[in-house]
Amino acid sequence: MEHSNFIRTIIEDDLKTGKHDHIVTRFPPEPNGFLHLGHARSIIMNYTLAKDFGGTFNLRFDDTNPVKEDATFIDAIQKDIEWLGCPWDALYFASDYFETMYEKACLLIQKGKAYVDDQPAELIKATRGDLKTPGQNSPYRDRSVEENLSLFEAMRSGEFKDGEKVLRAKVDMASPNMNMRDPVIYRIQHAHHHRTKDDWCIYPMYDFAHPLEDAIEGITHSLCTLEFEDHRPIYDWVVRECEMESTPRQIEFGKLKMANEISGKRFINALVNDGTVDDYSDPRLVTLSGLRQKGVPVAAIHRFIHSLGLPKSEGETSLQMLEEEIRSELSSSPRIHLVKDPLLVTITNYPSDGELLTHAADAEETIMREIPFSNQVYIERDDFVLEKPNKKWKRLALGIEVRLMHAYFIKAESVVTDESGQIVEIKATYDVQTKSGSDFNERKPNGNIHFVDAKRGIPITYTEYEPLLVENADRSQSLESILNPDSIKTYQAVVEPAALTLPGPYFQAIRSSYVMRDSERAFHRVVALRSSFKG
RNA sequence: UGGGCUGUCGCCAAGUGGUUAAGGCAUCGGACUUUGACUCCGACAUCGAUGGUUCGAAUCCAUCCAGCCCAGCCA
Repeated sequence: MEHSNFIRTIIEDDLKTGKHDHIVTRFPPEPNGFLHLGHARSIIMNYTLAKDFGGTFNLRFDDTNPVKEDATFIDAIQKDIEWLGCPWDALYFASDYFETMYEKACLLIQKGKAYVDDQPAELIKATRGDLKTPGQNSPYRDRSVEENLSLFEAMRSGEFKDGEKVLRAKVDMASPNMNMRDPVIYRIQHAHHHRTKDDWCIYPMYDFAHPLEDAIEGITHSLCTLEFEDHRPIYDWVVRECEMESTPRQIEFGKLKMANEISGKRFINALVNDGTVDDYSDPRLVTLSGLRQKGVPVAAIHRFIHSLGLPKSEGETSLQMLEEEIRSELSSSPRIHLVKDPLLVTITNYPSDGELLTHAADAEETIMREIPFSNQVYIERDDFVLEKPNKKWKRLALGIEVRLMHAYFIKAESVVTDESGQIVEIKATYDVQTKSGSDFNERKPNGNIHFVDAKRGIPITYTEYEPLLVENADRSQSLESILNPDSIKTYQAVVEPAALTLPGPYFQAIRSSYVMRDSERAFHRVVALRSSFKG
């Protein structure tokens, strides 16, 4: 269900009052990392907010820092956004605006609103003051326009080394808002840029670049996260002082944080380095590529994001909410029998070589499949105990009769154990008149369990992904102490033959999980079925 | 402690002076069931605290408390 949200209200208002007649939003990633669920909120919200009002949605790479960015992320990010189903109307690069930004910086200088500072970084830091004490003006703050202009030009033409000079906005060194204390707006970096190559050796800082990028593109509502609230005054200052025609409005919303998940770049890097995960696409991560790998349907992500709305508060959302959307998205998948931890059952009184039972894989009975059955079948090891423990136990036990779904009632008579005492086989008997569909109702089985024919079942590897972190992990502890050592479980499982031929890739493994077929011999769990079974 | 924010059920989250304080997740009952699934019923908060304004406040005011963000030539 879609929540109303304050940004939607603002947009509706702006349309109503005529402030805007066309909405333009954007998603402005820096190409320096992979997208995760948190970004999905921004992407989906920017996208829907624009589309719901017939507006435009841009993708803009905020590539203003060549030393931290890499072209390899450009493709990956685009792929993720495409996968998310949020096609952009236009693709831009902040670096395409470098010339305009340079001109705007010159304009600031001409207006006496920016100056070249010769102080080294440490001195700038030292004179910025702190949270409680105002900063001190730079001795270079009152250079003449001419001197600033020629110095800035010299910066551009490469006459200085990295860090030798910066261009600063002249705002207010005594502002209680640190962002207003003459922020650096251009720094010297003799670095190769992935798009502009070696054309530039000065690069604009975020506080200067971002508002200009928005204004240049005619962004009407510039959405960002809460930590930029403090930057809004400088954002507005830049748009105003640079005399931009278009005046975008920055609006901040709360970040989406998932409880007990890892999405921080540093954390993920640590996991990659220690070999816990292969890369950012690991299905156990909430990166978009990880979720894609895991088989999470995009529609589930959209519904999840919309169900959360766009609040200003920041909490930790439980993954269960996403999982519930995944289940509901996958609910109509064809059903199959998958036994992940097989235990052999020999039906001692079953006479023939076997038979084929027919049963629908879906509720509408439009997808029929044949289920082989014979005197040897596999059931889930968990579905058997020697002695029925209590009334609630709805599975197999010695002397207890259950229905093998779509087949017959069987009763466990005895077990065969190996030298270590482990049960390796159950001897059972079946009752021919209890055949599924026969309307037999003289007695009720103790439960219904699934099975796979031992001879014609298909051996597969079945993988289950568990959380990477232990429950209620204390983030202040070392990573290795809070890592779940068993976050990936692989089983030598068996599925009914139809699981290979039915339309996929999603199935509901009855009584277990929604699974995805990766290949003829490999399946993995997307999400577990809900279960009220205790114990 | 300067500035900027946030605080509604275990977790999300509506609500903007008059509602029995939505809904989802989770939990607990129960019905149904050839999936302990699905579905369906039912249970589950007085709104961070304290004062005040008002006939009436989660919604307005004051004070206090708690949490988050800001001192990169990162974004």
